[in-house]
Amino acid sequence: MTKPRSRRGGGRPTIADVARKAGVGAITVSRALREPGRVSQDLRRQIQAAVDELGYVPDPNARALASARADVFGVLVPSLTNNVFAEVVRGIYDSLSDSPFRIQLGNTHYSGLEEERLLQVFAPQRPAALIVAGIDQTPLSRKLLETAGCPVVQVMETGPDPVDMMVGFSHFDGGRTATEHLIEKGYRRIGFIGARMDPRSQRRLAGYRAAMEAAGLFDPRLITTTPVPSSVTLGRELFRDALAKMPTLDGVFCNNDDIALGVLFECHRASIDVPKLIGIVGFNDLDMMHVSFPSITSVRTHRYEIGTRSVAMALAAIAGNPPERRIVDLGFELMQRESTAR
Amino acid sequence: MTKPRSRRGGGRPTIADVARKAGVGAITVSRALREPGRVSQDLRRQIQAAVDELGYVPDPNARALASARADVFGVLVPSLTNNVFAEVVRGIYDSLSDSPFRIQLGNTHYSGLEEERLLQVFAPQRPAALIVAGIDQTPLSRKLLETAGCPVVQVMETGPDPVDMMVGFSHFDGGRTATEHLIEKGYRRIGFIGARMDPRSQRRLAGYRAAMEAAGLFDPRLITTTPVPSSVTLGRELFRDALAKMPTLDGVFCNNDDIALGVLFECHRASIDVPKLIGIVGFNDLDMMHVSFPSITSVRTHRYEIGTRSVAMALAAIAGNPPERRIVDLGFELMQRESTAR
DNA sequence: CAGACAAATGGTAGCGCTACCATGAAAGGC
DNA sequence: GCCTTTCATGGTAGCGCTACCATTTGTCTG
Repeated sequence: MTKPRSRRGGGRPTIADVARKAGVGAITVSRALREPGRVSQDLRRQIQAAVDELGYVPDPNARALASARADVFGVLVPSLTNNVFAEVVRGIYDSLSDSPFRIQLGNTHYSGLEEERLLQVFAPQRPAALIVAGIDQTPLSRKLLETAGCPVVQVMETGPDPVDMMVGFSHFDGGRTATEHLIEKGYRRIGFIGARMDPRSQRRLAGYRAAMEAAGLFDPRLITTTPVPSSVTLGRELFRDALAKMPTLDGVFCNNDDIALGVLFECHRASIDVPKLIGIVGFNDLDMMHVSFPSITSVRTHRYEIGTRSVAMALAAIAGNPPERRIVDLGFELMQRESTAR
Repeated sequence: MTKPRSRRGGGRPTIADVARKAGVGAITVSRALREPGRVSQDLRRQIQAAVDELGYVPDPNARALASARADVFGVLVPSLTNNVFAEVVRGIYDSLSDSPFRIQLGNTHYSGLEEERLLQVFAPQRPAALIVAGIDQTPLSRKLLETAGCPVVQVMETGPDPVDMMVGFSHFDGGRTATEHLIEKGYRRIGFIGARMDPRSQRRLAGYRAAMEAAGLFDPRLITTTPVPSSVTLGRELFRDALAKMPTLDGVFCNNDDIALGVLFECHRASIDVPKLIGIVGFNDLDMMHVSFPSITSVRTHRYEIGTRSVAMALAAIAGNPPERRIVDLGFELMQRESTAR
């Protein structure tokens, strides 16, 4: 004599309960919720009333199973704590907060293998879209993306061969622009300091090198890098290494702002005048760069916009309107500040 | 004559395909995957072979629907970019990366209403556990947590009345300890500077006030706060405001490290000697605090551990071994540095 | 006004998996 | 030796929803 419906789970109302209460078929309730335009206004109102009264919320799992399509955006980033990716992710969340889509976030830890593993976990869920950081997927990852059967957006960088869509900017150009700025300002022995040399860092380094070579200033001993994850502490240490190796150093292009801040602090500590003796350029333009003393020149990137834009493109593609430009370059801006103003 | 199975979705292998190939019943495959101990070794091997050959991956949606329980951890944090929460989330991700559990991350934007909304989205998914930041849930949120039917861990803070479990520390004590340190060092006109005065900030402020009152030093004009989100820029501005209001200020307890850094930069800019004229204490102890010049005294909190510990507790509860201590206080450490060394 | 066609609604049959119960075989108790 | 208890396995019946197709009604053609 127990209610048949309560066999498992709780007694949460189902679509059938709503249908009964509204005096319609279950499928009509389903339609009223998903494609209101296809249900007459009268029924729509009745159904809405029943939904409200019962507090009905569709079960996303049942929906995904029946429609072979989950309302999920899969998002893969290499780090959760790196401010750069956190901003991108924030843009994605904000853009999706009013939509029916949920987000499945994966942390690849800068590992191609981990990315493959996560993609293999995400794919079976038949996500509505996939957003992945970077353009250097392994062959398997690339294949998984291509066969995922949903819009795919590669973010952070632009490159020649998108899986589907791309939103980002050229790290090579960013690195070159930063370096050219130092050269223009009269710095000559310009070092490159970088940690966690991921593919984007490598391309910024390549941009640095191109600028230095074009000016006839390149010297491999000016480059100081490490695979260790980036931090302000590390910036300080690498700068000390660089200076020990190359005492005539008069400028540094830092792979990111954490490093740049570490360099600045070390200059303070060692009483090295910035920008007189050493010019400093960072990358990303975190909030603190314009507040520090001296303020630090940096390459501003549009991280939040990368997130919002990638969602907009994916949403358009889902709606059947794939954007005509599959590659969106959001560019960057060189923010000139006191650290290079001599 | 089309294959009946390919009506919708793709032709991904199902449990029935594996069962057929291994020559066993579907339910045995299901068991072999979830409770290997209950299947004989022979069948287990056959099934594993079939799984590998077909590349079978269970459909999490079907599993969730059938078992009325999703392998999902719901995680609610007020911000994705605030390093503090990013570290907690990283701890959660790292702890769960080798488990079958996925993570559903929600951003409440420091809003109780948004938290309610997200909880109403999460609950229908019947998550395996819920981890929420803070202890100041609205009555509705609290009820949703209590009736979620899964382990719940409130993180970041400790308090008297957990919904289920708690991992954090006392922000009141943290604020008091920081302030007492400044008093001990001989600072007297000690200001409090805080942005985005969320409940945790409020409690740090209360700790500050308790310490100041105990020393007979309290003056409400020493307090400078704003509801605006915290940033280094804001730290600088608030410090200028505080100084304008109270020129005799000789110390500041900053609600967090961003603010503290802004204060330090402004001191540099205005040639105010730290720690001689002004003592600075931050909160959270970000990496940069020990690198800055002068290095900044801060209250170290164990953010990553809060994440890993909360997962460990939830996992134990899921396994049927709820921890005996439902409230875990991870404490904090005062890191004394140059900014208060006079 | 018949015929064609669209719009609105409903019934049926799964989606892929697991809870529940049943079955048969092996193992143990007296 | 019979009966109970375990263990290993399988069959059936859904979980809550939507794709597909059928049905009904109203609306437009000529």
